[in-house]
Amino acid sequence: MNIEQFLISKISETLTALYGGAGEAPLQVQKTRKEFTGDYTLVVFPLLKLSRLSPEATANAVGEELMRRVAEMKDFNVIKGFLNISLKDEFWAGLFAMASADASFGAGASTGRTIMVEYSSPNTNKPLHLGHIRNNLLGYSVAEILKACGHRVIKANLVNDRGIHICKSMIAWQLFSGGETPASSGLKGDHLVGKYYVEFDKHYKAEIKDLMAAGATEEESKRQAPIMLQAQEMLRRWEARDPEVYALWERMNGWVYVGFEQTYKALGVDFDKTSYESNTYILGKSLVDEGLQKGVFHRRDDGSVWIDLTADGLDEKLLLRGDGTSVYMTQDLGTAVQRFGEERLDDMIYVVGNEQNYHFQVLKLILGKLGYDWASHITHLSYGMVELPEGKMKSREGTVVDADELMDAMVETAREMSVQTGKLDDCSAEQADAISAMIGMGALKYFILKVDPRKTMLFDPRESIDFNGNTGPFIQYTHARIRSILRKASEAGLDCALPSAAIAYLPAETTLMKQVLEFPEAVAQAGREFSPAVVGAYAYELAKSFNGYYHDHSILKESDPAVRAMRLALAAQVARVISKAMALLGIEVPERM
RNA sequence: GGUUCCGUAGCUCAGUUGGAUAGAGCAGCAGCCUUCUAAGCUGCGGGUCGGGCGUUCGAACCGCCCCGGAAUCACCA
Repeated sequence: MNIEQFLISKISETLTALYGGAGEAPLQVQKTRKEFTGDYTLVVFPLLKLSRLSPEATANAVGEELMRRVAEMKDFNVIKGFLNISLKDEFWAGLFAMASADASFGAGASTGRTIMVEYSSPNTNKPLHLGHIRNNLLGYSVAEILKACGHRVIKANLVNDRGIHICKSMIAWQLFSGGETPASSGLKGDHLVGKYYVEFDKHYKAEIKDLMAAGATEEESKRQAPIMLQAQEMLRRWEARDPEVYALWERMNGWVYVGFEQTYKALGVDFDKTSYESNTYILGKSLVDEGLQKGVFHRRDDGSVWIDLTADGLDEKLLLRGDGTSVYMTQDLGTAVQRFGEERLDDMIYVVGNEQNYHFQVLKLILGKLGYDWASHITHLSYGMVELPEGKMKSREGTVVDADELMDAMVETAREMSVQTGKLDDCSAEQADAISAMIGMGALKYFILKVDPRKTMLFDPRESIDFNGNTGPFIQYTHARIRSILRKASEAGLDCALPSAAIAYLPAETTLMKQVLEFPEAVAQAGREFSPAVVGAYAYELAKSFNGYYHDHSILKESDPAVRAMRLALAAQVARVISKAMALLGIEVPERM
């Protein structure tokens, strides 16, 4: 039973008893702000018409009557038009004991809903960079949060493995590599292919420059640059399944997949279903016929098919080229129809950057016009770009922050810090490696995920990422300290249990219990908003509270065995919840650090 | 120009059904390790919540108009 709802019903009864009705406006009960005393606050301004008294008098009258009716209430205070209600410590302790015994952390029963979260969806012509990191971390975390909310979740990755951009790196490799392979040069496969993608661009630009020097216009030059023509020819041969081109394509994509696998592993993300656009790009053509029949689409004289969205404030959109080949939108429509059908999805979430807002707006609109009522169950989780101090990252200009390099640097920094503090001196090399990886990745992941997904965020590689303050390592550290206490308690054979009889709690202890109890609601909110940042903020607040408590009160040195046992149980539960919250962000927490 | 999004402390960011004196972290300054891990704790300074008008008991939040920034508006994906 939700405490707020419980209070609202009690207040409603009280108002009826006092004034003969509860008024038509819904009662406003919220958590009391930190700087005031109380657990929940009733805003009484909207009740003045009912009571025909001053705000203070109304609040006092309601407070007194509530005290008579609600056994769980400790007391109340009134400040201006705010009635602050405090509940008894035993009440909170009772709820806390129940929560501690609940291995599911308050997660409700299965909702029966199936939700697909598509994320990552990389191109196979270059390695992953910082922008992909945000995508991957968000997708993974949102999926984990939705699972914790009781949904069945399918994590999907749709690899963009075909198209002109893939042919660009292929043709450049053919022309300039001298047969270089990951095995021959030791370069990670995705980086090797990316190198030739950059190489293509270099030659392409040079050729344009030459053509323009010879008198051609810029547009002509771009169209006629020999290397571009070669890439286009390669795409045609690929679509015709030319064995030679196909073999090269398979070979180079194979290198990339080995590289991606390594990056995904380091990132700690995974997928239930990986599919490839080379298999799905044909989908959607039957939808074009369907749309034409329904009169939603129309065909132009050149044979191309369009939809007119000007009535919806948008433009005309192409769905099929004059030569009968499909475009991005056509494929996505087909893929959506297939997924909702085959997987029996209730919801579909696309984790894709906000540069594609228009695309998804159109996608939903078209599916709705075609009569698919599940179109409204598509969510584009549109996240903001990651910018550098110099501005936007650009692959071709070498201003990207490479994912592999960044992760290595983070872990290395974590290791240096451990060496500096000497905290891992008595660890084995393997343990030290594992802990450094946890901390470095924890810092990176928390840094990315604590920001509201839809906002553009700034990443400054020079200042790197902090390990102090509102950071992943701060929260991990809190966990490690608790685990250390629990180890010592266990070695000393101390009890770790909540009291069966009444016990005096410190304010900091009740506060911690209340915070722990808020975890399920934080997860639920994160699920509603598709925002890991909500879970991050929750974990930080909890860790911060515990650190203050830890500083002021000793657990192991407490002389009263019952109090000590309670404190150990409290600390253990805080550690459990921290660990669970961080897991929802894809962050591991160490036993020591 | 159309559409969508953003603008909160020097910097990075919180702040939702409209509520109390707008919060953290970093950076700066000043303290705290014979006491469970100082990656910690405590204190200080720092704000026209981009601007204006409106709605009302009450606006960072809602509405309208400006200013500034981003993305997008391809027979690319």
